[in-house]
Amino acid sequence: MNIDILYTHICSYVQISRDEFEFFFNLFKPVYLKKGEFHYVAGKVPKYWSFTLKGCLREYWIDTEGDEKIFQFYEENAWVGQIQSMVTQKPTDMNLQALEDCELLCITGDDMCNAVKTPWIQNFTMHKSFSDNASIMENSNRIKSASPEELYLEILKERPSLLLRVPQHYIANFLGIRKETLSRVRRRVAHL
Amino acid sequence: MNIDILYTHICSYVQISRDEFEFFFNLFKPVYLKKGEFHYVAGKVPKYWSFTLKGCLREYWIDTEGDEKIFQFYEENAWVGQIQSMVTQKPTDMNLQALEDCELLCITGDDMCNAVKTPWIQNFTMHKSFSDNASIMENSNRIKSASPEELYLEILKERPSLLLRVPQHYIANFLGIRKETLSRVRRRVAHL
DNA sequence: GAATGTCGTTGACTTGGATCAACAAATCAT
DNA sequence: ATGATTTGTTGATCCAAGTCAACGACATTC
Repeated sequence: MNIDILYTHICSYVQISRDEFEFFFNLFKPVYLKKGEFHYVAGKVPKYWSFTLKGCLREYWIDTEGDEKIFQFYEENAWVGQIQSMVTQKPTDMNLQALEDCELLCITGDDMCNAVKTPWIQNFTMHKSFSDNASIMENSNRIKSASPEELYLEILKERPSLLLRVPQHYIANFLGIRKETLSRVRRRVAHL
Repeated sequence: MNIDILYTHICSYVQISRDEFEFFFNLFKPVYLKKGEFHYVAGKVPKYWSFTLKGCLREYWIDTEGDEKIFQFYEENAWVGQIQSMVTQKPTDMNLQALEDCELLCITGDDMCNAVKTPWIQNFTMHKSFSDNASIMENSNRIKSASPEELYLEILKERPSLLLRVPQHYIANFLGIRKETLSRVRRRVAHL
């Protein structure tokens, strides 16, 4: 059941009883997205902070040349949302699009702001935010220093499932390289 | 006075009275660093979370080839520290070095963990963490897409003071380009 | 099932930034 | 002051990845 999945996930951050959790869970409502649909778009304040139950999404922004730049992919059991944008009510510059039919659990910004008054939820939010911070930093560092080949090997090792469900040109875009380059890297790597 | 500087800074995140603040302030102790000294080093858990009163520091890690990669510069009124590392007690992989004689206000991990039980401090920490998150993301995005010239113009616009106090080869390193390239970019830009 | 679009591969060519090397200028140490 | 180290500039060369273009394999749709 959905409630079990989310409960298990949250328990990896904080220790809470099932009862305490239930109140939080009831603030979420399911949202279904068809392949290609958007959950939020640049220029607006996203309505929800969401947990991915099923499916795969890409989050991207449009750079000054008008090109799409993929910032992140989200698969099952990932949190996705622009918290900063929701808290400050400033529009985000990210777009979130379903790459497959998706099932999300969503909580509104208002509900989340209230929920955060509960100590364990605030605790969870803080810890999650710290760990997000660390992982974004690590990611940003990697991209700054690695070659296309290293980037590909990294993603192959860390997120093999992505390569099976996401079109290659999106992967290339995410890594900041051309699809042709990724194709050549893959051939080279396969021939070793 | 130092207490005013920090109070003003904190008020930009949360509304609190001077009295409430004083308890928090008393948890901090001043630390002085000479140019070249380290505040924390890779492989250990940093002792403090710190606020920069005076001076300029660089935070860098060593990549797989053994090269230094500068992650961030910190000037006056900046927070610096590896919260995630302090919370989890896992060693950081960052080094923080003073580029000038520095004066910091420091709070230990334990004191901070306790302080966070105070609602307004937790509130402050969370908001700060959200906004850090957003700015690291933005930074990471920029580096992913911009040319050396764009990167230089960006930093010239956003952090002009850095260019006056930090050696150019550090700036180049931070931008992920060679010092020779930065030198040429500067010449080109100056001749426009 | 023909037509259209998406996706990945390959080849030829170009280019921006890295690399290597030498040197000038500024700063530091004693 | 003077020698040593750090810092910044410039030139010559090289190469990895971008660009452009063509094509084949699938999927999708009408």
